[in-house]
Amino acid sequence: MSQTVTRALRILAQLGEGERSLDQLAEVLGVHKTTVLRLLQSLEEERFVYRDAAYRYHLGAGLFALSGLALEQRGIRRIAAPHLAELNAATGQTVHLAAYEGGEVVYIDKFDSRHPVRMYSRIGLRAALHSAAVSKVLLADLPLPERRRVVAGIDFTPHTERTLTTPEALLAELEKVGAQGWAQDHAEHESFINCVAAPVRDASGRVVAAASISVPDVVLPYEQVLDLLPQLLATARAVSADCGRPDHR
Amino acid sequence: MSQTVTRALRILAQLGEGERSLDQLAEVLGVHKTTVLRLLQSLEEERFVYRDAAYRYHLGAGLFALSGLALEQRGIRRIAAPHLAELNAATGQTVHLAAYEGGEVVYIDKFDSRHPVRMYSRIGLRAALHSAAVSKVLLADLPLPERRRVVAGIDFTPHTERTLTTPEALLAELEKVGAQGWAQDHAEHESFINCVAAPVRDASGRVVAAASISVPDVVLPYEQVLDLLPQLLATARAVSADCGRPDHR
DNA sequence: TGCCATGTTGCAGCATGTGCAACGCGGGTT
DNA sequence: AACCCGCGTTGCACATGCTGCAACATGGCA
Repeated sequence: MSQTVTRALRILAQLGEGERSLDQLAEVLGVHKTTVLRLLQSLEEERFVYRDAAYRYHLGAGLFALSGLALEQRGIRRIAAPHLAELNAATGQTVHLAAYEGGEVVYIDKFDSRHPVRMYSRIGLRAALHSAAVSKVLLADLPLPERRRVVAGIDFTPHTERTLTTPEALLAELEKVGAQGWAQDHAEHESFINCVAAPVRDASGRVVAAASISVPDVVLPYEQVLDLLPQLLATARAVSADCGRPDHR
Repeated sequence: MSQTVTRALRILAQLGEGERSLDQLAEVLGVHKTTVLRLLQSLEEERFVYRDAAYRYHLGAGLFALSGLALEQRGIRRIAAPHLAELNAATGQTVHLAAYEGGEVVYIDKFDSRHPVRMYSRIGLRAALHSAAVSKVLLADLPLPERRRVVAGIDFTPHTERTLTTPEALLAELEKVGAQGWAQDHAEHESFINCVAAPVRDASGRVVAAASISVPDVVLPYEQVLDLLPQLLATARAVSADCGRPDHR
């Protein structure tokens, strides 16, 4: 493990919270400012950071460019986008796309319910493994050994009074989700939000992503969110078809 | 300058072109695979990369998350988004938002003309300093010494037969742009694309960003692109107003 | 004009990154 | 089924290059 790289990434994390001066960064990292300066010079050269006229460091455009490339590489994202946009337009609700990646579930796209303003806010963030509907869909498809391993590693912090709090309860829920072909989050993560999620499968039948609809209960009560399920399943099926999945059920 | 960090960033750049194995990365970087492994371990810890079940490395979600933070930090982006979306909807054309950053001009947002599919492709990329309309707008507002310095450093590669190819020609053009309050790119970067751009100013009157409309001439001939100018200027003025600029012309 | 805060440079010491070689492991082949 | 081969991982010794110090620029402010 590289101390130097770790420090450089900590710098980026700091800048993610706002602009910083050289001295500020040196203090936070607990190293000499000379050290920080040289790390920053390397980061600046690749445009991961830049500094303004006032010598304040900011995250730079190289980061955006790389992130854009990374998102484009997720073929599923491009394939799913038109279908998710349609679902978003038809229901007016927030639509997410999530993928399983190295023991975590990560949001890789979002279509907000409101104006055409694009929200990057949640893309890249982790979904809670024991409460998010997308997580249930993705975990349910893992081979049993890995599923057990991942579940065993979960921190079952309760977010609401409905949050599942034991590995056993989650494993049972995952069985059910796998069997019925969709998942819900009935106020398990946020007390005022309900979600439904459905799997996207590739030609081999493996689940490669999960699509979900999230609705605050002030907009629609729980039962009416379930009414959106057919549209969600149709969307997920359409995306799966575009991924080469044969159209059986 | 840190060799280690530079290598780590080169790894990320490689992964930006597609998934890579450990050996592939070692060969490209010209270092021992042990070295690459440890850099990757640090990157993986911060979720900048992850590796799939086949031990292939990919860019990871930590990158998306950081990029999202970085874009949100550009307050101008959030302020401009609704106005640009409106312009995009009204004209049906591609709309860009660009900012000046450390001697470069970078696209920080894009609203594509076509389907609701979102294109990240150009966000984060550099605009050509001597041909893009947004560059002209942003450079025109720089203090003269810095403007001269930046212009002197430009590589005047001609992209089309209309590209400006000398510092003198560009400086003259920038004077004109500054005076008239908008810029055009009349097939100077791509022979079949015309653009117009307008400045966004903050309360102090400094140009903080540039908005532009780009149109392939198969969609609209040059003259009709100029017809879009009033709408563009109105949009830029509205964004400026939201940035606190007093509403004088 | 002089002071203070902040970024930059030269240098010596040694921590840390590096490459080598040996090992483990899984997939494909005969 | 046994073997081999390719690829990722580990332990270790060496020296590279990272680190922190101290002295030096620079620019803003009183």
